[in-house]
Amino acid sequence: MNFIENLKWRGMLHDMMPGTEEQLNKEMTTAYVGIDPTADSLHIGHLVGVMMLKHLQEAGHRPIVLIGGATGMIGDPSGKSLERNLLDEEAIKHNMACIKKQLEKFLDFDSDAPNAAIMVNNYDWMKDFSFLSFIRDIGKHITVNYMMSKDSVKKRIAGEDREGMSFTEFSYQLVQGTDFLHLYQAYDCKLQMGGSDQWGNITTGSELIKRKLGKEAFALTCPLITKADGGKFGKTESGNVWLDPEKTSPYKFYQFWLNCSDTDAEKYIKIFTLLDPERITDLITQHNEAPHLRLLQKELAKELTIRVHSQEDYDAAVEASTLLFGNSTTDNLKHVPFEMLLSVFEGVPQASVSAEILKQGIGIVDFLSETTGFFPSKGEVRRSLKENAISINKQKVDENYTITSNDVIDDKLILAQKGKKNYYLVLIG
RNA sequence: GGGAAGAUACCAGAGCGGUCAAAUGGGGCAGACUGUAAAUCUGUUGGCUAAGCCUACGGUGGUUCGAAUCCACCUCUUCCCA
Repeated sequence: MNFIENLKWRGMLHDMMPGTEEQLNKEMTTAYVGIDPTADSLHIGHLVGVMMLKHLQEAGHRPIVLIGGATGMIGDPSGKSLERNLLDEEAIKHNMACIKKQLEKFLDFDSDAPNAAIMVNNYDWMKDFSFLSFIRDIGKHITVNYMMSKDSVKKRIAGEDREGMSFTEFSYQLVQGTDFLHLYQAYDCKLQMGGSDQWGNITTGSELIKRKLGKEAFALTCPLITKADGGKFGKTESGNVWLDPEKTSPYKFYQFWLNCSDTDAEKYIKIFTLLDPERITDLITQHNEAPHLRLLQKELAKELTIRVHSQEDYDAAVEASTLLFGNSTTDNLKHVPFEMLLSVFEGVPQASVSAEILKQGIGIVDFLSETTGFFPSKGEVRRSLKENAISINKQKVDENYTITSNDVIDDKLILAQKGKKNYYLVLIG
């Protein structure tokens, strides 16, 4: 299966320019995907582009990751555009270094192979470009008519709301096109890939290369990733799902994939894992026979957690998940190492209570409201208790329960819980 | 500029001067069921020292034994006509 067939099978091919497949079959081809360095970590939305590059490299071609140090300052009008913050050089360098580390888990940058991945920053060549030389060397080759015909532009000036767009945003496609031109000249890069919303910007690049150099350069896009329920992919209530374990703990990362709906999981496992088609087809069949086992989700979560984080992080996440969601008891809880509990419950509300108070014992209502501040009012605690929603160390309790030293696990903590998913951690100190 | 209607809890939206912490729907939270899903059913959704009390129906005053409800003024919103 070649690169294009592979993408097709995985549902990652939205559109490509005629001749793209021929070019890829002809020779080792260099292709790039652009990433905005807006943060010092990638999030899973970036992963689609990264996986395209991964498959590309697997197929023997050479991937380039272009960090949009310059373009990130402008703001792409495709889709909605908020004013971008201008990032200074230092911040971009820092972000680049962090992002590269994450990319290394997917792409091979260091080997001596001819198709080792390359990372570049368009700020390096854009920063010295003077406005005059830009409009003379680049602007001369593209007509405004051509630029106006792009969807991203048309929508803004002729669409329902007619927001209008600044000249800066209008120029965006030219700047991105300049990147393509530069990479073509510097690295013989003949293909640009991206999400389907990038089609217009990418083709401006090939157009520029054709007019200026008389050479052919190609475009390939993948569909935008969606969720079956129409929500935005990669977002949770708490925001983006990051690859950086500091921003999104491995446990939460694992949980994100595990919680995918069935239809999404089937789609995502093709896009985000390298499992071969036979294996995936097999998994899908099994999953349909016994959907409650959620094989797809588990496999998906496993593949990604191990790749992005590590085997140990994966093991810990699985263990934590069974602890939290399985029918675990107080005894199970006591066997888990303290450090691990802390990492599992990273991000849940915490409070510390002195051992003195517990020696005397304290009523559950006061404990959960006044003492720890987990609940804003006592009325709410009482209500939850009536609903049988409160557990201490995995054991349901009622209104008359008194917290004492006996409830402390490992001399260090008490685990309180409202319902199934809301945890509160009390540290003793 | 002239006229009309309105402002109630997270949102929408009821509310004879006492029995209104305020109907109903949505949303939220929890329980059951389940696959850590969806759907469904049930409970709950101002605070407290809890059969009691306190604070709340745009703001400020007033009438009254008693006001979300009546009156005056103010602020804001919406609609209609110029």
